[in-house]
This record gives sequence, structure tokens and C-alpha cells, in this order.
Amino acid sequence: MARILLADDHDLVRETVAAYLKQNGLHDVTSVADLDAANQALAGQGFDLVLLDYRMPGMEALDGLGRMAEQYPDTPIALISGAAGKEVARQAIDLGAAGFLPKTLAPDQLMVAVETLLRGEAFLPDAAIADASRYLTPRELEVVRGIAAGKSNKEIARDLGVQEVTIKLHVKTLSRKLDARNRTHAAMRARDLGLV
Amino acid sequence: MARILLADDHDLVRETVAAYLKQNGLHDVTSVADLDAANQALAGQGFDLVLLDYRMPGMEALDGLGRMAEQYPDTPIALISGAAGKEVARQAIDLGAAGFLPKTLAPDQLMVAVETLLRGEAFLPDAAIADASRYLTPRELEVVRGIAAGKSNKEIARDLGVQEVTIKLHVKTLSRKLDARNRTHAAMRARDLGLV
DNA sequence: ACTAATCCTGCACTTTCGTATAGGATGTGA
DNA sequence: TCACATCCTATACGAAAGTGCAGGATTAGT
Repeated sequence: MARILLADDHDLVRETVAAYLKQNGLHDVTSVADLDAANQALAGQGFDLVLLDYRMPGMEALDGLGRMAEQYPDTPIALISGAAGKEVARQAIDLGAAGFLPKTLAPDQLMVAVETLLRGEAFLPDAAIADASRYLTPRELEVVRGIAAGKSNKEIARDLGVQEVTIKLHVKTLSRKLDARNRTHAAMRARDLGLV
Repeated sequence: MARILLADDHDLVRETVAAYLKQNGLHDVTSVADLDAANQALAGQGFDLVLLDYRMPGMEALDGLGRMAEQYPDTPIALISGAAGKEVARQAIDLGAAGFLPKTLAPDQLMVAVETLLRGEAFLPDAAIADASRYLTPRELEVVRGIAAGKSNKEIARDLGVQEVTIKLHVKTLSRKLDARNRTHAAMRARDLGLV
């Protein structure tokens, strides 16, 4: 049974989300109203997933998320936000968040998101997914597309009007961002993300 | 409006397929009963898709398909067959066919197939797709999957219990079969074909 | 029995890739 | 203004990939 920790200072949001999760078979949902309570709950028992509101006492932007992610690197932590957009999503991912859930998310999508996160996978919907591509810089995106087309670094360099070493640098950084072992792996990852 | 040329010597098949296509919004369907008529129709006007019956006057196995594909390389030509199996499908693809439609195909799948072909993509269903994978030998399939997973030749060799040179050989041959420029390109192609 | 396909290996060579280190130029946001 | 991200370049080295040639072993189909 998956144990989920839900932290949101809005009673309405907290209750409706918790109720919805329970209704869909996830009965073990703990709700708290601020980050301190969330940390206490985490210290008391393990959780399989933590859902954190973006605006909440103790968060101070994303610092609270960052600290929690550092302390519990094995627990997937997702950010929930009503208004936050791409920028915040990207920062959250950078800080170690496993996912980003806009409150505009449809209820059925919420379940998909939670299940995805419980499997240990990242979840980045619509708006955020477009941002996942911006997790790669525009240049890196051009490079990985060249790779996926089977081009060599030399060819890509020629096409972009830069030196080959520069492409190598991009390949290295973009592979790291995509958590890929090499160019081929990176191309496959980019493909999976719909970036190519 | 997509113009479709349907060539089949069975009145029943020709009429039902044509009717079904028209019913689904593809009104511009020209039906002919043999390969000569199909070629005449092609010479008279352009078509966006040609559907050829496997057994039909003028076809002589797949020779007719081969000639037509040579003459109209820009027009997707798909083979329709009731009985033909994997072997024929593979030969058809080799001769330049864009797809293979067994008559056992469900009606809704037919529409999917036609739409796919009209987009310029290849269509190989169920049985044929299994055959597309046999276009690569089992060993080659294992290798290309290793490549797609980002493994090095050395790792793949270790996993399969053979020497690295052997893997290099497989990479070379499988890349040729997939019309790929290198391992990365091959992995992407295999991905597109659903082999990974 | 012969042919063909598949799978395997060896040696040698060039090219490409990957990595590391060490910067410089630019533009943007705090 | 300072910090930061992005993009670019240089040199250099070891690892990996790709290519070519030349064969041998096994199995399946004609």
C-alpha cells in the first residue's frame, strides 16, 4: 500500500485531493498544512510519495523543497502549484523534485501523475513538458536532433557553423541532463520525451 | 482531398473497400480491376496512395509492384492481400512498397492504415510487423536493442558471450538493413519500427 | 549434396567519440 | 555590479566505433 504525504495550507485543496486519492484506492494519505508538519511526518514514518504545495508556510519559494529533497533523496517529491509555470517547474526539477503538478490538471490526470511518480518515474505534464525541452538549451536541442538523425559531430558542427569541439561539449552536457550514457542513449531519451 | 487508387480484380473487395473509404471521408477513390488499368490511371492523373491487390492480372507475383514503385517513387504504394504472409510482405517492402494490408485487417484498422500511408509513413500490421523484425536476424535484434539501451559494443559482446568484433559486424549489417548511417541512426530506425 | 543464411572470429587501420582542462564572450537577472 | 547561464574555442589523450579483408562452423532449405 502506497503511503502518500500531502502538504497544502489550503484546507479545500488538501481535502479534495486527499478524498480523490482515497476514492481511487490510495487510502493511506496523510494531510498536513505546512512544511514543518510535513517534515515531522516524514521523520516519523516513511512515505512513498510527497506532494508539496508551492505556496505554503516554510517553503520560502523552493528552498523547503530543496532541503527536503536533500534529506530524503530516495523519496519522490512532487510540487503542486496552481499558478506556477515553466520557470518554477524547471527550478523544482533542478532542486531534485520528481515531478510537477499544476492544479489545472484534470482529476484523471492526477491519478496518472501519482501512479507515475509512485513507479519512480518523473512526471511533467503539458506546460511543464514543453519546459522539459527547455531543460535542454536551444542549442542542445539542435544538437540532439542532429544526433538522432544519425549525423556525426563534424556534420552537426558544419550545419551549425561552429567547431566540432563545441558540439562535443554540447553532447556531453545534454547527455548528462538526459541521464544518458552516450549520444545514442541521449537520442533515445530525447525521442521518448518527444523532443525529436 | 486525398486521391486514392484502388486496384483489385475482385468486384466484392473493390466495392466494399471503396465504399468504406468513402464513408470515412475519403471520397476520391478510383477503382480499377487490373494492373494495366491502374497504370493508365496513374499516368492520367496523380494519386496520393495506391492500393494494389497481390493476386491480380498483370501483377505476376510482385513484379508489377516493383515496376510501379520504380516508375512512381514518390507515390506510396501498398499491397493488399488476403492470404499472403510475412514472406510476401517482406518482398513487397524490398520492392519499394510503403505498406502491407492483409485482408484480415479490421475495418477501423484499415482507416488507420490508409491515414498512416497518406502521411507518408510505412504501415506494417501485426503479422507483418513481426516479419519486419525478422528482416533483422534474432541476433541483430538483440544487438540493436543493446545499442538503443546505450550500451557499448564491448558490453553487448559480454552480455551475449561473444567477441567485440562480432558485435561490430552485426552493427554494420543491421545498419545496412535499416538504411542507417551509424549505430545511433540504427537505434532510431529500430525504434520507429517498434523493434525496441 | 549443394546452396544459402546465420553466426562467429581474427588482424589491422582510420575515424569518431568521449573526457578533461582551461579559458573567453555575451546577455540576463538579482 | 555581480553572479550566472549560455555559447564558443583550444589542446590533448584514451576509448570506442567503423571499415576492410579473410576465413570457419552450423543449420535449414532445394
